[in-house]
Amino acid sequence: MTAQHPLTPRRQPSQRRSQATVEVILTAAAQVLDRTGLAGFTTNAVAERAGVSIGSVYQYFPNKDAITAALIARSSASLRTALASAIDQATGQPLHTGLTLLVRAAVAHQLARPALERTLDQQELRLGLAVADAANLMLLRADLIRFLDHHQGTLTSPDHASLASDALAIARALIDGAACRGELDAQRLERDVVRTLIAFLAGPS
Amino acid sequence: MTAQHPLTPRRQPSQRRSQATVEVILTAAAQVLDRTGLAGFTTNAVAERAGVSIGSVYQYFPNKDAITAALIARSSASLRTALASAIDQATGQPLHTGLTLLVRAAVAHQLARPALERTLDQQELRLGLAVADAANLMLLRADLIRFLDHHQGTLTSPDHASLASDALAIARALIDGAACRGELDAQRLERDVVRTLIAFLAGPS
DNA sequence: ACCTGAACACCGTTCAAGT
DNA sequence: ACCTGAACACCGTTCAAGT
Repeated sequence: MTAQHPLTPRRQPSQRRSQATVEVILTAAAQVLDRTGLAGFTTNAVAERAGVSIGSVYQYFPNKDAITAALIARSSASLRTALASAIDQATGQPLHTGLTLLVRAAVAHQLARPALERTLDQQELRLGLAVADAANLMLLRADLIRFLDHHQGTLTSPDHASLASDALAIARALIDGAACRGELDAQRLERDVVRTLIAFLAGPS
Repeated sequence: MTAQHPLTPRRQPSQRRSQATVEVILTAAAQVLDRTGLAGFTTNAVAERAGVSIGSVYQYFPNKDAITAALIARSSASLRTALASAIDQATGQPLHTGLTLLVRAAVAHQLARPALERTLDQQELRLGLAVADAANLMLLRADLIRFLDHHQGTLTSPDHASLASDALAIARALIDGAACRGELDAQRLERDVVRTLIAFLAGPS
């Protein structure tokens, strides 16, 4: 009942022109959401900024939430890419060093566009989280589990799947909390999150 | 610019009749938000359910967010009461036992009306968290710090203020996450949260 | 195949008028 | 002092008409 409309794009843009239209709509949406926040994030504002008519927006997105979901999917994919590459670098490193690389990537992603990312995190909750983004989250979790597997001995639990889920939840809570409070000091945030995660994953130093 | 309107009530209801009106509006608001979610949470729906005209609602609340803020303040106050009484019981108990009492109270509060509480948590983020609710959060944090003070020796850090903040963030993340996934098993959730917090606060068992 | 924009339904908010 | 409800501005969404 809540969702009579799907959040997936209405039509696959088959021609090059329409692919560009979708591109321009999403770029405009990210800008509007980043600069004006949720209050100014209006389908008409997005259409205007994109330089297309409101009808064109609805040709590719069944509703406003679908635009938001697409932004979430993009952000999530880019975070996953960054984390995957950080995990490559981190493999073979000691836990603290490796974790620092991962957290650094996550913090950098969040602080690149703090307002936008925070809003997207909220909307992801509102839309039910597991919507367009479940696949990416699973991949991300799988990456993290493999990373934890390399540190078998130092961890407080052999259940790396649970550790990974909880660690993700903890990191998100701390990073979102900092972003919410307007704390934009990346190094400080990185240090705090790493300290907390180490405490959770490996016990006291 | 974002908030030209305050979120505080527009007028203190001075007479008994108007106090009852405010009461009936807030009760109606909680019911509408719990049953229909954010989508059906309409000022007109609240007024109708409350049996007053829309004008009466705006006599006491400057805008819709002010109604939400009042619901958040109520929920937060009731959680704080429950936690304060749990801390009374928990004082003198070993960390694990005491923490279980605290987490039990928090979980019970959340699962009493899962949909409503989850929505309020989200809205609290959206409204900037520190709005109407900062005082209660500070009191709650202070309670928790005092509780941690009794377990000086077993904790991983002497900075109980930071431990309390992070522990709150972690507990909220895990409880909200479970509520979000529809996991309504209170005992299981309680056990998981306690396990995670113990790991964070006191290191591995 | 893609785009346009007037039109419709609905929601937040106000305010002149009532008791 | 408190309440009412029509009215206004604005937003999400649709759809007939265009190229």
